[in-house]
Amino acid sequence: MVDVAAASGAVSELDPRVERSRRIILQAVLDELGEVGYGALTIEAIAARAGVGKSTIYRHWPGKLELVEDAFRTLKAPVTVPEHGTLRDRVVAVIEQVACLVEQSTYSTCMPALIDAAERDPKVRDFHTRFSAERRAVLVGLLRDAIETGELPATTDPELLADALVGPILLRRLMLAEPVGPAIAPAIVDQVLPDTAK
Amino acid sequence: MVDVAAASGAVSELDPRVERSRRIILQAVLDELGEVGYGALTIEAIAARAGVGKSTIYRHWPGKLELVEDAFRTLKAPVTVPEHGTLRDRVVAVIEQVACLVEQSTYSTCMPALIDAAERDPKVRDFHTRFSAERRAVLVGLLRDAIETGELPATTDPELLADALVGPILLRRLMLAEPVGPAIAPAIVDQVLPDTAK
DNA sequence: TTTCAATGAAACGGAATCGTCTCGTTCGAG
DNA sequence: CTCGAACGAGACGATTCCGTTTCATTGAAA
Repeated sequence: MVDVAAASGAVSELDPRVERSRRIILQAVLDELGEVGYGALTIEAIAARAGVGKSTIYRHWPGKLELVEDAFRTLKAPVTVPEHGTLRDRVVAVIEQVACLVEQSTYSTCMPALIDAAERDPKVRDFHTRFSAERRAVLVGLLRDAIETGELPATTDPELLADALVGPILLRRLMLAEPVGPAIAPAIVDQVLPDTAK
Repeated sequence: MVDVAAASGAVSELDPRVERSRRIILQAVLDELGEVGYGALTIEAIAARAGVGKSTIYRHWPGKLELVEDAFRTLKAPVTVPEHGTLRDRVVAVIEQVACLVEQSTYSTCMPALIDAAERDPKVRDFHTRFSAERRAVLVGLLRDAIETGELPATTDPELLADALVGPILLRRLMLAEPVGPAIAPAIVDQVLPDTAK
């Protein structure tokens, strides 16, 4: 694959046919991955799903791993902190976003496959770890600020508190197969955030 | 498979060769599953790993799914509550057990594969859900008792608190690929358990 | 309009796995 | 000791997927 765009840094310089193929194929990878998982993922199934020749896939990627990596890179899972509001309100807002993400996004569909793939391939693990850490950093930053302003006790471990806030959502989604709606957010916050912060 | 033991309710009535085969094969399933995951799991690889003919496997199980189900059933992941000690000490002890389980047991090795498989097969999901719920119930029971004795506020949601205590361990193991030793237990408890209970 | 790179379809040989089957051996039960 | 069930080994035809190759078509760009 001669990737002019990567060399010049401008995706738009690509032949539009290439761009279209890439887009369609990567989406098919995510769909297929959510259905069959990483181990059972095949190039042929992806090609069929994308309505594309196998050769087109092999022209652009060396194999399954790189294909999956690229597909993951297209995943968007933005979490943002509201600018205003009390600490509690802002934390609730973040947890709500996480709950929605884990319940109904493309990301959520692929999450179990991603976790499994990360266990077996270091490249996928690196990506998944970074991907997760980005999301966690948003909440950790919010908590860290609150510690500085004194809204949270100085003894607070922001990483651990963030994990305790998000952990229940993952646990219920992955281990208990329970529905996790955004309504769980205030309940978690009330249960976990120190009373002094409410 | 004509399972005399199941019919009579006594495993020991089986031909010892059958018993031995079953044991060896099911262990090989768990080992293989931890290495390659559910999607890439093959009967041939299991047979090779177990040092057994494929025919022996097909004599006892109809296919991969039932085989994996049986293998999971052999998983042991006991979590117990110490009889004595303060609430905090007992909770810490439980969380320590969970941390060890998630870090270094056969269960931990298979956990990502189990999560992935549960996503694709209802039977596996049922098993996994029940398996997880059993473990959670131990901690929930402990917290529920503490609510009744007044050690925890009456407003406590025992399930949610339990999930907040265990969640960080799962999150770090599955999403961040961080090492999770038992040392994390007291930190979690101090961060999450209400101050009134310490 | 002309040119040519990218494409979809399909065929290829090779490898892996499927689930079934046979056969000679092993070993527990009576 | 004898008998028969369970075993391992492996051959089998079928199937799927691999990664490569060919080829006629499409469509972007000059």
